[in-house]
Amino acid sequence: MSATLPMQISYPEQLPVTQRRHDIAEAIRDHQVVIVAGETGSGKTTQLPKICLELGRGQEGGVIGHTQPRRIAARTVAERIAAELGTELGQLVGYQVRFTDRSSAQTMVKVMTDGILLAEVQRDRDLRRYDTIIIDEAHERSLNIDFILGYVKQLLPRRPDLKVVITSATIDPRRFSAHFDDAPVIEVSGRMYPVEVRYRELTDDQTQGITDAVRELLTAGPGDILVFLSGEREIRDAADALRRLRPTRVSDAFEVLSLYARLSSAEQHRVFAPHQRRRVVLATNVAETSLTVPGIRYVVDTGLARISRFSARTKVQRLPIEPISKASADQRKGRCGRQADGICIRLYAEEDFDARPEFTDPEIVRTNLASVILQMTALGLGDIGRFPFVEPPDTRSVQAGIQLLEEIGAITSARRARRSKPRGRAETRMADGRTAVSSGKNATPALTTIGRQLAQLPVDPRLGRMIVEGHRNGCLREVIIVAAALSIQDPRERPSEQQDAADAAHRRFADPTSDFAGLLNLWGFVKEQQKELSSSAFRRLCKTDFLNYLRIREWQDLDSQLRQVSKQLGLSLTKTPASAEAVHRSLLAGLLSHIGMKDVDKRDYLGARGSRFAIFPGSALAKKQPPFVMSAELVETSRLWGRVNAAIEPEWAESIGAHLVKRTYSEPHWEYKRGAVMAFEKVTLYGIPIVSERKVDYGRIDRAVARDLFIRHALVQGEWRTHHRFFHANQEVLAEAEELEQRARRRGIVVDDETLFDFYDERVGPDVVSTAHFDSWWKQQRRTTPQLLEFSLDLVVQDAADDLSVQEFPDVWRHGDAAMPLVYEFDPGAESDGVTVEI
DNA sequence: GGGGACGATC
Repeated sequence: MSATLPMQISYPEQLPVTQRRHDIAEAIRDHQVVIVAGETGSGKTTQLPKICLELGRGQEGGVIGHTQPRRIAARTVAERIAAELGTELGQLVGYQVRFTDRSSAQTMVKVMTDGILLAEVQRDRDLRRYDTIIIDEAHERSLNIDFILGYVKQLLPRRPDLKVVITSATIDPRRFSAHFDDAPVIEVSGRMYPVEVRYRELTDDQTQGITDAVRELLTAGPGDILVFLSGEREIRDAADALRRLRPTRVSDAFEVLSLYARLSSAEQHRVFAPHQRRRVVLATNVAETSLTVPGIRYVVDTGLARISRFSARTKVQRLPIEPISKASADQRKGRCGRQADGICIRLYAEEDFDARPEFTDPEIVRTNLASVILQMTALGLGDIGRFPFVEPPDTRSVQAGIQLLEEIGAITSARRARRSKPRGRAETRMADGRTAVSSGKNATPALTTIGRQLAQLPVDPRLGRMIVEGHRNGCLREVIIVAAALSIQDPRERPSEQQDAADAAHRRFADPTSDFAGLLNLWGFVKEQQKELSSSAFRRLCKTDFLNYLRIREWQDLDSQLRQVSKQLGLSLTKTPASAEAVHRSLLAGLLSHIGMKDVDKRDYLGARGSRFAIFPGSALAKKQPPFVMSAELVETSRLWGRVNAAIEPEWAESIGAHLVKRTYSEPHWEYKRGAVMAFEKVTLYGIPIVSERKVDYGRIDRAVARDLFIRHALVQGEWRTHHRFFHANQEVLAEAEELEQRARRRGIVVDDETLFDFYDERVGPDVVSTAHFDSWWKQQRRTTPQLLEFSLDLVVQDAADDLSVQEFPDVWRHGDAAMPLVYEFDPGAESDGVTVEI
């Protein structure tokens, strides 16, 4: 390391963490894991890396890694630490987030998103480049944080030299301490002013409650008000009501601002702009952790939020509005009182608050685990059930994740392997030629070649699957563009005041049968304009066309990243434009359980596992709904919506989902014209009939039944036009026997069909299921046994009829010289019954 | 006709 540590590291006197820095240093020196608990403003985020530096860490032995849950935070934290150490960013202190790496060989403190650290695990299993890892904001319990906490836990014995510092809000440091075998907890006080909590249980609707609370706070003194709501619609309703509120005093005048993540950047920025008039900011959960609204003295908390939940039963993501936890409510409360005393009005009863759960469920118990399981399997972490999670996910969600990975062909599970080879040990032939052997019920799933590729692609497994298939179908270029678009936030903006104008601007790119094709159109437009326009003119164009410039850039950055990784994986980019069908077939490889069949009566779609979904109104397919669709995203809110969709041919799903489809057959029957047994095939994928009545050759489906029907119809009943000698000879023998029945006026002389069936069944080859099969078999067979299939009269005439003979019933009645033919018929009741002389 | 919280990546 060529960088040198500044001789003296100083700590801002006013920060609470500064008072405890010797205790913290001592704890880190004496323990492998230390928990530091403290509220925002305690200074832990910026000062901990400095304490570690002073302990001599981050120097010869390795780097001090410092993770943040958000990219912006990673950058600003690095900037602050660099500034406090009096160095330039990118030298002693650096940071890395996706697409941006500002760290160097001199870097001693590397701030990064937790996603970057996880990505590094794939290449550096023991995280050897770090001698210290600080996991900041661990209380947020994101999927990444929980995975890191588990990973670090099992890493500690292998890396006794590694120091780990977990920082958390003061809410529950003991949980982390317990996870790390009673690691010491150091609590650092925050710098907070007291916040008075007032409970104002709703008596009317929510909007009324909000306006009442705002009115109450307007009289409490100067300062801005932050209102927490569950979503965009609620924000709009409240904004409308608040704008109608006419303050009685001039000093009570206020402006209303909205704040949520999907808001255009310009609208978001208004919140941070300096202002004169008092403000009411209506916000979603973005304002709880991600964004800090300055100057807030008052908070109004509806106590509700949309929480993402994954249903292991329906395998669908849901976004229900739920009461928030105590921890979350306190976090909201804490958003005032950072600069002075504050007041927080909760629009629910105190008893309601008391009855709420302490903490929000960590993401790992609420989310689709496919990606985590894929990463863990790629890392060879073994049984998911034995991984040291702070809070293990439910077995059913683990199963659901495994099932999804099986759907996209990323893994072959032990279960499946056993089923396909019922005898002997479970063994699966892998696509790359390896053989995966699994012995027991808890055996870990085995990664396929596709799975290993997906583990390297920095996108959701479904999207990665599309990319792999895009390579196979010669349309990698297009599929990467689509997959990149699906993994970022929609670059199209729809400001509340100009929704119609925005929709009109975006409609130019729409394709009536595919939202994915619409994305490709948009991509083409953007590329073309960038080529022709100056960079500033392009930015202006983005504004007028309701496109978010930064998200367009992110889309393009991700496109290049995916191209690069694909290249490393040996996936080749196409130069020539691909057909729309190739692109959509590739997308479908990732969306097999997201297909739907139109229900004409109900105006919605029958989806996988009996679910029903509707096309989201913003989709180009909302108006004219095709018979079959696939949807990139299925999320249940007011109902289950398919957000980004395209029409598909159901047959595509049959070939791509060959490992998943179920086939049933009905009405096997003999077809005289074809000389074969046919049946109707029904093909379903997750219960969706993708083929309803396809006529198929049943001989290939069920040989025994088809052979049976062939013998009965073609040979026994004679429903066959053929020149085979035995066939005609047998017909004659039968005719003779039947004639005998007529003349003797007795039934039951001719043996029944079962006897004839048995005769053929014993002789005809086992593979003969149609006339064609018969012909080729008989061609060989008759050489050795030409009489094999010939009836004798003995065979076709019952034993009881032995004493009868056709001779006893003459054909002609002679009367003098005249010979008149006799016709026998045994049909009591009919006019022609008996013997008829034809004169 | 209808409309969805927030983050992150090899």
